[in-house]
Amino acid sequence: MSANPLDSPPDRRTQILRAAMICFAKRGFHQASMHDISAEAGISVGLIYRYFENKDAVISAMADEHKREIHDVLERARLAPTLLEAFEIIFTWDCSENSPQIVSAFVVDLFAEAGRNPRVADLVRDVARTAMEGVTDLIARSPEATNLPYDLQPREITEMIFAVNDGILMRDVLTPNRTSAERRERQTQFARNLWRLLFSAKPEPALA
Amino acid sequence: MSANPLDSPPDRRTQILRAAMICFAKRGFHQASMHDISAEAGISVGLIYRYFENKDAVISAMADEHKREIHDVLERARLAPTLLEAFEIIFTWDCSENSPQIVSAFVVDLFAEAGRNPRVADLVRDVARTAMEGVTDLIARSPEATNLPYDLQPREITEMIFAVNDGILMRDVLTPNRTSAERRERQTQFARNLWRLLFSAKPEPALA
DNA sequence: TGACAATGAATGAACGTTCATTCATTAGTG
DNA sequence: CACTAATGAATGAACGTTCATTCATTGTCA
Repeated sequence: MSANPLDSPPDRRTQILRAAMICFAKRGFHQASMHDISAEAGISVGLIYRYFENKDAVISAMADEHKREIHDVLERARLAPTLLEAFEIIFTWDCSENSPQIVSAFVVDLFAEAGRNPRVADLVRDVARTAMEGVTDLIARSPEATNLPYDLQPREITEMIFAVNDGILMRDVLTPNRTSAERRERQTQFARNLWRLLFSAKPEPALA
Repeated sequence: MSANPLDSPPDRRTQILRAAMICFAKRGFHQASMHDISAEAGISVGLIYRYFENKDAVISAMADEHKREIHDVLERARLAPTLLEAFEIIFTWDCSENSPQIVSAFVVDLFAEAGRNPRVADLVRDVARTAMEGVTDLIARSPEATNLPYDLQPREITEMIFAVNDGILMRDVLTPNRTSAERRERQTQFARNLWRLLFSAKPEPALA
């Protein structure tokens, strides 16, 4: 019945990672126990060790998945028809319908972990670097960038975007129970405000 | 000989908190053991429990100190002669000469903890709220605010400032070993860039 | 002053608990 | 049967917390 004989355990791994994401977001990396994860996944503790060498490997695998997700977001942003829409995609990537604040909690914890675990730090830094290069490129190529305000470089603009984005994410953990619609609305507003500051700061009066 | 008979134990408490700050920044709240803290402070484990009810109380006390520090920063910013200088103070408050990245690591961990511990969340939210009100007021009263760009409200500007600030802080944990001079320089640059975007974005051509 | 009593800051071994990890065992499948 | 997937009790290390004990300091009295 298995669709893929080459990598035989396709189901269990993602099942475990999904459970781990929930547990980590709820209790943090080091407070979430392997028993918590196994219970959340509906399997036994020992089975986790068939698919992951140890707890750190689970964390690393999740960081890898985070990396893949960020790449996807970047790709979608690249395909957006306008720069403003690209902004909105970047600013709302963590507003999934079915996982309210889980991503924010996880990412903040991931950064906290990066602060003390060099291997995690390398991973996160790598994600950040590629993402920033992507966005810098996105901006440099966009028609809007022909008249950048003042002497701001694309690189500096990218840094500003990521700072705002990370800052929102960090604050997000302070207000749980927000619906994903509310969060999306709020974060879109940030995207629009920053976009206007950056790109519609033209010497001429606005046209609409 | 004691100057203050009301709060008699001033020395040990701060000694423990200082050690705890180092340990928490190095290993995180839940990985740092009470033995680590006692070793760092150069005292015995048991003595900590003479001054703090339990480990959570140590964390809470540090959050309180964080609150006091933020209040101080706000007060200094309020006294700054220009809004730009106020910005620079706010953006570089965590660039202490003797504690390089300790504050960033601690604050990111604090937010991560807030994501799962409601009592910590209340504390951090409270700090954030007062700080934001202070800055909103600061902006509203400043001469620069007479011609705010577009329809941005002081409140929205404050949110932008805090987002950028938190975002920088969050990224900061990814690059350890930066000197405080480097960090100050970098964060000052952010302050200036944001300030220019916000306040020198006049519809007329720039004057200099 | 000197002898003794009282204090409480400080210690660190010990306790109960929790946790990551292992592995002997069982269930399922062809 | 043979083979893999899956279990969960068992293990030992590490943790937060407690508390009996030590001992320098201070107070008391002759």
